[in-house]
Amino acid sequence: MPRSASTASTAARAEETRRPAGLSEALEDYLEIILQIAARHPVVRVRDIARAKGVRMPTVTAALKRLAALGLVDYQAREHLVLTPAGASIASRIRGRHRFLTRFLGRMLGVSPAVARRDACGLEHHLSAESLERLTAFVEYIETCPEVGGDFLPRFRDCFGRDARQAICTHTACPQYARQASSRGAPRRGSHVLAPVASLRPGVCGEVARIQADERLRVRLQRRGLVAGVEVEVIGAGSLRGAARVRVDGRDVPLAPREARAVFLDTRPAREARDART
Amino acid sequence: MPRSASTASTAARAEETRRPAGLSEALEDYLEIILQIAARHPVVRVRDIARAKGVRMPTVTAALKRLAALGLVDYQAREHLVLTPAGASIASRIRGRHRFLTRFLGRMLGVSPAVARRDACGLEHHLSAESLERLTAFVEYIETCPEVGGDFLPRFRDCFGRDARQAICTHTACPQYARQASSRGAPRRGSHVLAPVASLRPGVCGEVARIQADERLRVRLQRRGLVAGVEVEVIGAGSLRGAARVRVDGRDVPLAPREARAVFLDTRPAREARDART
DNA sequence: CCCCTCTGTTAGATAAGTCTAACAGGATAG
DNA sequence: CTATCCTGTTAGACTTATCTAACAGAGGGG
Repeated sequence: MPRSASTASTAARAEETRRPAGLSEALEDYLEIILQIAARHPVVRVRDIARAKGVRMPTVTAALKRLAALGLVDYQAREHLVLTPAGASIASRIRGRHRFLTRFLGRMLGVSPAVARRDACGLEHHLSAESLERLTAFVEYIETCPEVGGDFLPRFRDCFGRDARQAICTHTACPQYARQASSRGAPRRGSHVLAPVASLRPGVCGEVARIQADERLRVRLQRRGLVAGVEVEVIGAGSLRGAARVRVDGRDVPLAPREARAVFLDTRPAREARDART
Repeated sequence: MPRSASTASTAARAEETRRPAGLSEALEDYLEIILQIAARHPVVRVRDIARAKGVRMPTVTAALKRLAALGLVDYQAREHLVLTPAGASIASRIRGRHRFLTRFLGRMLGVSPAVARRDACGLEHHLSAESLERLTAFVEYIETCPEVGGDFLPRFRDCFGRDARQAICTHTACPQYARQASSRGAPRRGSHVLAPVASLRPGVCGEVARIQADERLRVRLQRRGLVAGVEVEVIGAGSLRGAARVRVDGRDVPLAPREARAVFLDTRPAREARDART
């Protein structure tokens, strides 16, 4: 969701994002590419920048002029191209984010390499310093957490991996487990008891707290906007036995029986509570 | 980092991202805002869209025309505005991502609410379906992992929280712990032994595997591009005792003694190995 | 009934970021 | 020495996304 009225203009937003005024996503990309080429080649050629970014040469020339105007590269037509200290500093920062995100998505979460790389390209420009710090701390914690003794990630892969369909698993979170022993004891979060949509009657509202499903079902639900954190109101049973209908942001979404059993709500007593945290 | 030459044109990229051709970030924002307003108000007014997005009304009119041309809203000048099923479906998907990311950043990682919301705005357009699926699975796993018995997040907060500076902690990952008992036994990852930059001699290359530091130090390193996943070469000791200099993407980065002790490398035997995974 | 206010439109300007076409300058090959 | 090729520039066009200024319609107050 976009920013609210209080943080209005584009300029204000840029500043807020801690991105030096006037530096767009595209320009950040150029800086990063220049840094990368410079690390491997003695001279940085327009040609190579264009190839790396997938654009034509005149586009690069234009970008270099904008970067020069911002004081981030030393550029004069047909001369050697170098990053200024300011430019190199920004480029390093972006590149670090890129590497970290690629690694997080790929090695940690198990996203396929090509997608991890592509997503990192998009995400790197939008992660604030604060979020990056928290995320790196989180990764650091997981990788060194003594409680799980280094088994954490392998176990995650076992349960939620793509090719580990027949893994034996005792996690309640594991789709296999769920399939075998459907519900021995309702899941909890803190002191709240979570309930699957299938068990709730029309009128109940709540926030989606868990999606206990395998990859395919999870993706199907995500396409319709059903993901943890979303506010939902149960509006009726579906046509089939066990099916349900829920209201999400004003839209009616029908759920098949399997789906209705997979979506767990953290219910609230009141029916009308659509003040909605943004 | 931007895409490589193989996935060249903007059109190709849009398709790849699974974003229907011609639908930009800004337009996705408009769809999301319209959905949100529609869920609360019987009619959706241009005025309100403008306010929510922080732009002027004529900008909204223009955007609505583009959305109408894409078949995502039913729009005729001065008439009621409604999302088409296709538009509502996209809007739901984006909104779900937004909610999930806000929750992940805020509640899970502990990012401050305002920043979490703002980052979610930027990230929501760049997370592929695959990454989202993996990330939600990861969260699901953590929240229900029997090995850590639900203590996982509170413990994370204890060790890496902002205001829990004096928490007693036995995690090797914890900055407090590190400060007290600096290094009893080198950290490992798999069969590799990780080594702090401070202990390495010039010429050694490796990937940053851990940053064992508190928030302030971590942020300071991140500003210079030093974050897990980055390729680094140790190029010398610094001026001070315990300080060091490393080369990151062709840039010389000096490290203070504390910093050199905080950055752990997964070292490789060969010196020149800058084929660099992107 | 006329004027004022609010909502929303049109018109026209600007900036970023891309493209193609055409030109300029240097190296190389005959 | 000239023709050719490669690199990079300039020129001009287009799209997206934004702005301001000015106009249009609808409702209410006097």
